[in-house]
Amino acid sequence: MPELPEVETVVRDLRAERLVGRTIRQVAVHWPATVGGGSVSGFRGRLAARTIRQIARRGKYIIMALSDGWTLLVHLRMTGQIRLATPSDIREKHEHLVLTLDDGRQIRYRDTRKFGRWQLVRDVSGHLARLGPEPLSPEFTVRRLREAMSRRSGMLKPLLLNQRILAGLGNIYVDEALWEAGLHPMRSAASLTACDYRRLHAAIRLVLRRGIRARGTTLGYGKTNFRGLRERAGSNRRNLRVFRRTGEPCLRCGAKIERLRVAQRSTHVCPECQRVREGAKP
DNA sequence: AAGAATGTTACATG
DNA sequence: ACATGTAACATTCT
Repeated sequence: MPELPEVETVVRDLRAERLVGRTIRQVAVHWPATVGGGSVSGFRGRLAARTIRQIARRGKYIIMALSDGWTLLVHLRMTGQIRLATPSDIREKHEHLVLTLDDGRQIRYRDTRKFGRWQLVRDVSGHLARLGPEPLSPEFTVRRLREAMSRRSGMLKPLLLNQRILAGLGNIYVDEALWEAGLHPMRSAASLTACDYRRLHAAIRLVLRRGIRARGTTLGYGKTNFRGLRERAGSNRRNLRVFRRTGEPCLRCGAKIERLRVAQRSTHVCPECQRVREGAKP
């Protein structure tokens, strides 16, 4: 579910709720596999009585720095959701982890598919070292994008989904960025011109910024859909130009949007604006 | 009712 | 080393 804009939305929500400075009083783990790395008891022992010093994001990870120097790394994977509650609220289905804070509030983690992970680590940078640059940081330049991609022979989409090349893009925003840039997802990275890289760079930043401004993409009404801390849906769906618009007219040229399978993922393209071979200049 | 689903990783094969 | 594919994780939604 959550890609960079959705994770950023959760992090901003957590900060806005003034969770920095709160101390964790109690830790309940209802699905042990949610805890990554060490043992569940070690995890509970390390978290209890710690104060949250800082909340940040890197790629699709939520980073919570704790008072004893350890850091809580949270990855929501496909269906992880964080919400705030109080002890009297009933435990919902698929709620796997509950942190009770010193002010009586609770951070609850719900994850239908149980893919998400909460892990305590001593050195964050070591754990995140394999991630590529942050797409919205000043360090992410056209040049860095080109250097990371151009000597690879692979297709654009799998490379953009690879978190080592670039941190934070997922299936939705890759399709959107490639449409914005007028590039076909199956085109080889090696075939791009300098101009293509400039367009791709701008497109990535555009779709991510737009996603954050809309507080993320909520695709439907089911429990597995993205929600912010207070159950609030993101409105970025109405900004989507190709994703899940199969058969609908392209907003640029009117051609019917097509769905393909690339990198085992559902992929959406405009067959006119995004041609595999050269010559596709939107 | 079969297939797909916003993610990542390990393993296999070319 | 790189590219690509499959399976696994577990459940819901269409």
